Amino acid sequence: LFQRVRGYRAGDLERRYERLGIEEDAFVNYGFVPREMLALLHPRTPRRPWDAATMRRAHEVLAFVQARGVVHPREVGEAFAHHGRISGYWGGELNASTRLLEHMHHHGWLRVRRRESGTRVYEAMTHVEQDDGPPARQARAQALVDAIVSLYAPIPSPSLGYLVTLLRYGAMHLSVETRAVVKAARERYGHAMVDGTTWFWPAAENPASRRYQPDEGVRLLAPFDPVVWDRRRFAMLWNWAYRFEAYVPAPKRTMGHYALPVLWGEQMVGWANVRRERGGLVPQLGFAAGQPKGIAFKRALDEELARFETFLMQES
DNA sequence: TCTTACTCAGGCTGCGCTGA
DNA sequence: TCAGCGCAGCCTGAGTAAGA
Repeated sequence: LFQRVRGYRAGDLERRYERLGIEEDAFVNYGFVPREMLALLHPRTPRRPWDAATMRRAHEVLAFVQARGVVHPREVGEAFAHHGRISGYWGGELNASTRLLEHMHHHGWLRVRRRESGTRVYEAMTHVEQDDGPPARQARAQALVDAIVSLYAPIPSPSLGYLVTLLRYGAMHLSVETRAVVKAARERYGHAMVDGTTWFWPAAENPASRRYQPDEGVRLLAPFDPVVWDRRRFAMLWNWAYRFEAYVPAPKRTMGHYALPVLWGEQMVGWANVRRERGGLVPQLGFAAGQPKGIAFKRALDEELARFETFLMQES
């Protein structure tokens, strides 16, 4: 059934996000969580409750944000310099107040209003009180898992399990209910067993439908595109391992600093590193099983690179 | 008891952008 | 010019839970 991957055309993901209720400005501002999804994710229960000192600092920062309306972390850092500095997850040191802002955002005290040069600019957030009865909790859990299945279908059973365990970060308060949804996945979603692995997709969709026929174009995908995000599924479908190596030391890289997966029709044929040099586009391509022969691939690749160049010109 | 499939923490890492 | 900041990750190995 899934020797063929779901057809992927330019615009498919946008339409999928539209179905999930993500607004256009959410793309622009890198904020991918629609309001309806936020209601499912909050109020979050901290895995480890904050100690008294952290709670006091959080309330002080919240009062500061509420008074200002919208704040840049720099302003918070200046106002709360006495919070000091801490070791960052990525190495080096961070302002403790910046880390606190991140935690407050995660727990729903703040939302990202916009970004300035990539840096999050926050404002205070309030949540509508929700029905916390068992049926309502079950419905929210089902909606969360439905969203996962809709975005990543066809999804192998282990990947669904893994994604739902990741929900312990996003919706720990619904961990029991989301686990129950996964256990009953065969009743809720379309499914098939292929080579010993169960695959799921939304019940309302028919993967055999002609609607999912891929076009013959080439697409350079982002390293975290839902089509490639699940590396396990990637290897199962295309029999090679794609890696994102931006954080790998240069001598150890096999694909390049920012390799973009190259999709041609229904086949993931290789990867591309693209950079601009002297106003032109300089692509460096790699192929999992050799460059596809024939004029069709070359023409489709040229068209995609031209689209990419146009996109980059608009960005600059 | 064994196997499988996560689960989690910690160390390491490159590069573009910003502001002084 | 350069240091600091922030970021859409990767990998490993030990621990744990569930099921056969």
